[in-house]
Amino acid sequence: MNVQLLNKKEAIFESTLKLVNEYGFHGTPMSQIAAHANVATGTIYHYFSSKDELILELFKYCREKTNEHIFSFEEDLPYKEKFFYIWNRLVEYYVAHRETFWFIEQFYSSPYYELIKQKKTTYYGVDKMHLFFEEGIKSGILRNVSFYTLISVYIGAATSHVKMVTYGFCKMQAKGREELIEIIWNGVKNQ
Amino acid sequence: MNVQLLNKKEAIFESTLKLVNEYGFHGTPMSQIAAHANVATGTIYHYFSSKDELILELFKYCREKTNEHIFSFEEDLPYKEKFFYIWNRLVEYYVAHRETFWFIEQFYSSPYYELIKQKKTTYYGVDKMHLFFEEGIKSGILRNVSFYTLISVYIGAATSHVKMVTYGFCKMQAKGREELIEIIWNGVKNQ
DNA sequence: TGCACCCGAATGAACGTTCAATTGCTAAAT
DNA sequence: ATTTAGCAATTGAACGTTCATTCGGGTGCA
Repeated sequence: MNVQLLNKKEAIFESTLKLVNEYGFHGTPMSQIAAHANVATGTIYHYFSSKDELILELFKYCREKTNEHIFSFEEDLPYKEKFFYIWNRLVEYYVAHRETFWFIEQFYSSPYYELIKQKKTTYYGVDKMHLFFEEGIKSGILRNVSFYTLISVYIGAATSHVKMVTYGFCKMQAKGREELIEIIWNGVKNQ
Repeated sequence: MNVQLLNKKEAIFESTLKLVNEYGFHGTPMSQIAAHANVATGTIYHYFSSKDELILELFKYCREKTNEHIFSFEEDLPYKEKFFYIWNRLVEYYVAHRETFWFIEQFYSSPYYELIKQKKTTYYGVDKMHLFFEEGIKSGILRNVSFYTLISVYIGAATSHVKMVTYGFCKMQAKGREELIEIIWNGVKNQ
């Protein structure tokens, strides 16, 4: 697949991302996606077998791009710093790419997610987080609670914060972000 | 509006709730909603002027029902107990009414929410939470951080936990719930 | 008699997908 | 170097279906 093709596929991805944000999954006709991406309607079907497949592929694409960004730290940092770093990178990425964020949110809370939930293919991001939290527990830095508890606070607070910011509710982003990750740290650290 | 009518309107609500969970907003035809509610298609238009209005009304209906359940505590309980109580009530309600939960989630992350976001009508639930957190800060029990920070941890962790549970990821519900609210409390309490 | 409630077939627009035709590119054959 | 064959990429009009909404008529109660 040459550069031109990659460009077209990505143009379709980006157009879908933008339009789905504005009009929702089913409020976005294929014809509109095509027009926005400057391709013919039929061209989309050269790259994707159906609208559903397009949405699914776009979801994977968004998730991969997000992961690339948040797990890019020096391995020898102190644990606490990594804990703060990953969280901040995630929030920053989502705030800077809010269309990606909202697309993922929309996807997760729609029936689409059921289609890929069962797939046993260990999802990179979750695995990484699992290892990271395990490391913290084994070294006695984090309280010994279940992985799903940790993930709920860590990711739950992050996404809620991004929602507040993108809704325009939360004025002081930087301060709010610092307060938040510090609260989480206080909650999960030992003692 | 007599009882029979209330029943029909509620039947339409409940059918919409169920079907939207299964097929999404636009994957659910009005005809199917009508069939599931045992009314004629045209009858829905006697109660709602359009599909969008139905969805909007259902959203309000769900939010009201949820609020009724979580703010039903004795005012003279110690603050910490109220803090735990409200959170647990919310989680329990959502787990027991997961269709309501997922509908609200779907709504919030869809373009629908934009339609009602601007409305200045102070939303009951948020107001209640605002007052509750303010009380905690003024009495020195909670750390003095912004409302949006507190809401992000409190609600963010709750919804994440409900997602884990309803996805079937989180096996030990009760234990996970206790761990989680305790972590939040540790994070937001003073000292 | 009037009004609220209810019905479900009919309407017409919108949409996902298909397809026959065209272009552009690559590489083998001459 | 030129031709040729073949496949990938692209097009957008056409197709058939689906769906939100309408409407003319019906029922029962005040």
